[in-house]
Amino acid sequence: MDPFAAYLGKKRFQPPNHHMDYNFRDIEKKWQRHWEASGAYTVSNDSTKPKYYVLDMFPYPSGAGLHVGHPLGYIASDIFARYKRLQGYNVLHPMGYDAFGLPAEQYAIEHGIHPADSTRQNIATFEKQLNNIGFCFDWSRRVNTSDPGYYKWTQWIFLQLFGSFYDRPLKKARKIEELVAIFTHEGNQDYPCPGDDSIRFTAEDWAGYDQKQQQDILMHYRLAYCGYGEVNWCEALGTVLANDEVVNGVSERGGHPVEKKTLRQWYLRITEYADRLLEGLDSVEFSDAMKEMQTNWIGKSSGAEISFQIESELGTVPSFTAYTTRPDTIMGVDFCVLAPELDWIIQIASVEQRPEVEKYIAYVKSRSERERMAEKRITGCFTGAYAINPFDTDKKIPIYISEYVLAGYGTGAIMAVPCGDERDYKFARNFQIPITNILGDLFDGETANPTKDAKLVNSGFLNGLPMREAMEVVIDKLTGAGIGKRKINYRMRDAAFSRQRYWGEPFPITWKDGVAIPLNEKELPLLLPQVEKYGPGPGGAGPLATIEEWTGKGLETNTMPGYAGSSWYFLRYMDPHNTEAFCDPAASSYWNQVDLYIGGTEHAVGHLLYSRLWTKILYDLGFISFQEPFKKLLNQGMIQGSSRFVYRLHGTQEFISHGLIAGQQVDKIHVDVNIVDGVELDTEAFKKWKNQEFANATFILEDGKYICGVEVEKMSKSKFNTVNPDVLVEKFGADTFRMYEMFLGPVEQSKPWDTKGIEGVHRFLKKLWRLFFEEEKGAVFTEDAPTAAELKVLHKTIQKVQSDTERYSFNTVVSAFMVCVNELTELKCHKKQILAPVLIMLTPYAPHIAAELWQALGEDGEVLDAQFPAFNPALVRESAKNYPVSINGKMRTNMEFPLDMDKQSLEAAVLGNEVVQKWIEGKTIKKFIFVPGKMINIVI
RNA sequence: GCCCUGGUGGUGGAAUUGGUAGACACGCAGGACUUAAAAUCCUGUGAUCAGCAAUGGUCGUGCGGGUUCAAGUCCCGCCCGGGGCACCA
Repeated sequence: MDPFAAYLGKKRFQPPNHHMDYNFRDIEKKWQRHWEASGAYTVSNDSTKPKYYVLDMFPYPSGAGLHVGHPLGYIASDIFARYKRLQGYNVLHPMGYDAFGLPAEQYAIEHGIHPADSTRQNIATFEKQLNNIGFCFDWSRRVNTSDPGYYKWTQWIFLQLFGSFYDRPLKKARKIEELVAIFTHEGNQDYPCPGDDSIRFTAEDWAGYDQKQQQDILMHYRLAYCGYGEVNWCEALGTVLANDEVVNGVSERGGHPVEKKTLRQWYLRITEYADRLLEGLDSVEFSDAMKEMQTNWIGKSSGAEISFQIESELGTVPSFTAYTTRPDTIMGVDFCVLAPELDWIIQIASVEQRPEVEKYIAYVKSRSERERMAEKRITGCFTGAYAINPFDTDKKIPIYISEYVLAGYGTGAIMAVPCGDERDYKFARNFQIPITNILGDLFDGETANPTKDAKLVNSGFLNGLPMREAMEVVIDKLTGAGIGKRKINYRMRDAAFSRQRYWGEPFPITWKDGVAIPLNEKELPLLLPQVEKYGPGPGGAGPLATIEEWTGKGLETNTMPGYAGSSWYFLRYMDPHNTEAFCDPAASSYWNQVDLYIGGTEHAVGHLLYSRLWTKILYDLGFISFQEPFKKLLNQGMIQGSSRFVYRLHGTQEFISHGLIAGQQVDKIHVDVNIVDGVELDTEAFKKWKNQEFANATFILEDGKYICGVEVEKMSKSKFNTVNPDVLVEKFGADTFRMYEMFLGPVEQSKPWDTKGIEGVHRFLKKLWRLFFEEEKGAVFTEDAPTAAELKVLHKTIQKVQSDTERYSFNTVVSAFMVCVNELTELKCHKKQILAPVLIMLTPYAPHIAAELWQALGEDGEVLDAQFPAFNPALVRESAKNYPVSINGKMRTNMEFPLDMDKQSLEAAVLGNEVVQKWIEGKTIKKFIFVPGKMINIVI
């Protein structure tokens, strides 16, 4: 019921006073309209104030709309943006949409709706929902990655990547034309080819190459280049699948078989930037965990490449190269393992082993990389061929293939040392391969020991050497003999940058005689063409391959992946309407780095690494003046869903309460959390739910209630555990909703959503309201001068709100406000001099109620632009401390002492205390510990 | 499997640098106001033992060890949940 109507019904003979009740619906609408009309959130690039840039990871506008998990980070960033504004900063706080992506395309395939249309609709829904919550986004800077005005510049940046190479000596990107000049003068002797280091040529060679040969070589240097890579191919669907669309080797949709297929792909040469991406981590404020994840992803290791001769029946493959981080263990190599997908494996297989090898290769082809790495079982297959240890040519080493060796890492071949590596050890045991002990006493024969501190034995020329020294000896010897070399390796691979899909940026590339030719800048944007069908093209090509007009022009039929547009969007917000450049250098040098970036850890290695890469390249090419995009990163936790279940007695329409299901055969069914109060099912609502699918349900209750089962799962529409923020905003208001999301816990922590506690926050705002207006009396605020006690409450709050906001501890700020209002209520404080600063502090958290009460107090200007109150330590200073007194570390009593009391008299007073006496009676005091301002501990 | 992360009352959480574990809320119980309800307000609320009570004892931060005068916090080992693992975004 409308509170105002209720009020009228009760007090019909008094004139209505809108201020007596906290009428949040009217207040919030009023201020949202006002702020929109006044352009309160429009941000200028031209300001004398210091700048501050607060950014959220922009959302993919899914058809399911916003759920309560989305706004968690947005509320945090909104609070921080508003807080910085109160501190006198010019704050950029934009929002936009990462609008290309697979779901819209899948929806198009299933419903025939063009992705642009469904995306537009989804964005409208998202934006309406976002606006309900009262964010201070500058919507005039909104970006949409699928808008041609935006992707024109994504394509433009791609052309810069295509037209650049990484100069290793200078450690920066340069124009490819400059590389051509180098080749013309001196060949590539100082610029070994990153794509294939066997390519060597002189200036004369280069001059002798034809156009195609030169272009093929340049392709091996470009930062965006074309190559070949394996994808998950599903023949039945005729399409390439993402890893998470493949479950147990079959497609998630339809359960069709999936296998590896090699396709032409675009890549970004991120491996060239591996070292700079690592070094850059020192200059940014990411959590240690985040830095660790990125470091591990890049996976830099140093070791050696070692060439092994092969002895096989056919003898057609003379040797292979293995990468190892432990060249010192070379004499302990008991077998080698190759990646099964290497195409020459079958040539080294013996006649006897060949059928088994073929069977094993087929098995691996059906496995996703994820499955291969997660596999606990040891599988593999002997090839029938042997490798020769380069330092002991009498030692024949069996060559195996196994799925745990991936072709994409290192050379796709490992030398296995079972006494020093656990996985090798288990493999050796499984295939009964004899184990050579090169560790002496440090190997017990039972478990591998990965030590680097052993003195080598059974190691020929290395015997007696400590392992750390042996590494250098082996590398030197390998290099001298020309059968190996020192090698820095990265686990990170070049980033696949093409998708065989429709709903992405088209590549501004045409193909002529196998040569990729970039479009002229003036031809951008290359618009995504209309298609009839969104299904795949022939032979694994994307939908664009089905358009004759497109293929007729020789245009590239792949499109860019989701992370293309999101790798640079933070730059576009700075200058969103520029048609001449992706961002004016004046704008990017004013706004500079994102000062605070908020988003989930699920983007730890993907998006965050790619955008760091793009920023570095744009910096190298002179387009921007900084090389790390995000100065400070705050990871928000995931809001999980708390699912509810009902239990149907199998084969009936009878539902049995959770406490009674033991021993019953039941069907466990997800039920909409919105028709469950806590765990109690609203049985009438249940009968109407899902178009009355359960209209005939009957219930077996416990204590007169139907109790549901509970499980924490990902929040998802299909699990009926989503909670729509609109419903909560309607019921409690945006201010309550904002504060409740923060009150839920630390913003970094994941937690299941529970609506139950929201009323506590709502009560707090009502209680705050009553400091200003009371039901009977109306306005109760006064001009009186505050007392010392009231000032102390205020300044304690200022200190807490400021320090906790600055360390992003928003949940404790909310409770600080609660404590403040509780104490002011206790003190019956209605004084403007206390209340006004409280409103300013509250503005970032609950902007609408703060604005309304600020106006009611008759304060000047907008509370949005007020000045954050200054903390005065003198007003909170204490002269005494109530000390905990412990005996042997156990708290026994409290005693109050002046803070400046000297230790002697304090010790005497403590020892004279009755409770202390009781505990130390008859025992000698070994130690008296006194930490001034903290605690007292007596050791007996 | 590998990498990261979390685990504290019935519930969400607080304890910022090793120093009074459980702030602030929810829920629950009892009470006030009301014809009644809603709203609001007040009191209590980790477990357990003793006591009519005031109060006092013991236990207690996933589990097992350790360091320390003192451990939720530091160290070692383990268990369980969450995220990521390269075409979901």
